[in-house]
Amino acid sequence: MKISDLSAKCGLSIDTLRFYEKIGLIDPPPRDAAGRRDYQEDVLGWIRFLDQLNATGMKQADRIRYADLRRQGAETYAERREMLEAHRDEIIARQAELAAVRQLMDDKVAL
Amino acid sequence: MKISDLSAKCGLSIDTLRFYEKIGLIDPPPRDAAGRRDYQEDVLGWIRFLDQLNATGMKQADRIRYADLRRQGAETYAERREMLEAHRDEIIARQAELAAVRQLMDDKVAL
DNA sequence: GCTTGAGCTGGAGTGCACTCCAGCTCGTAA
DNA sequence: TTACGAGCTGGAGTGCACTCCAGCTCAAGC
Repeated sequence: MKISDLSAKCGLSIDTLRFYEKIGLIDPPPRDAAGRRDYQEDVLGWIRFLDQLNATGMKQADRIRYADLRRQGAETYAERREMLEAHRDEIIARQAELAAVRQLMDDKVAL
Repeated sequence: MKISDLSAKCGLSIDTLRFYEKIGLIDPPPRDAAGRRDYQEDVLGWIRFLDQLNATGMKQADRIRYADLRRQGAETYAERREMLEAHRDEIIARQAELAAVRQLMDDKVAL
């Protein structure tokens, strides 16, 4: 899969895909004979997961840390799990905040 | 109330308070004889509301727009209400996303 | 064989939301 | 009366997360 195909499938721009590779969020893919990136299908699942972490407020530095751990393999399961637990706790806190402000919006709109 | 007092009470830094005034989020307060800002208590409620809009993802430009409308008085109720409704809808969408990713976190952590 | 278009690299630029700084004026405490 | 600290202004700097650019190579179609 060429970088333009991946971009179309995952919704990230070509520049962003190369940027994510540069900062270590995505593994450098193999290259074709002309030196162009040639992605495997399975990177899509990983990118979607990154998107979800992003959309729920995980910082770039933490996503990079998570990607590093993942690259190191099975012996980092425990630490990755801790990161996900911490992120889940943040999500829970944000859910509470959203619920409160949504109630406030409802009240203000009902005026 | 001096700017340092307001900062202590609302949690925004002194620099941020002056910055918010410059961009039109906070009305310029009256000044004392020496030219220093002298805030009224009631600005606190407004700042807390701004914080909540911020914490739930409203963009600066929209908060500035809302503050402008508020300054113009009662004839802008309708437009302000529309903004709050739109923001509530965004909050609802983000609640759904948070719920989905939280479920994913729960599943991954349970591994 | 020449043009076109996709992809490549390193590095500069952007937009947002602050945050910090230099150099100034005042008013109160020692 | 001098020293200090709080506050003032305009403008520069910061950190994050991209986004764009110049100038290059390469492969395929006419």
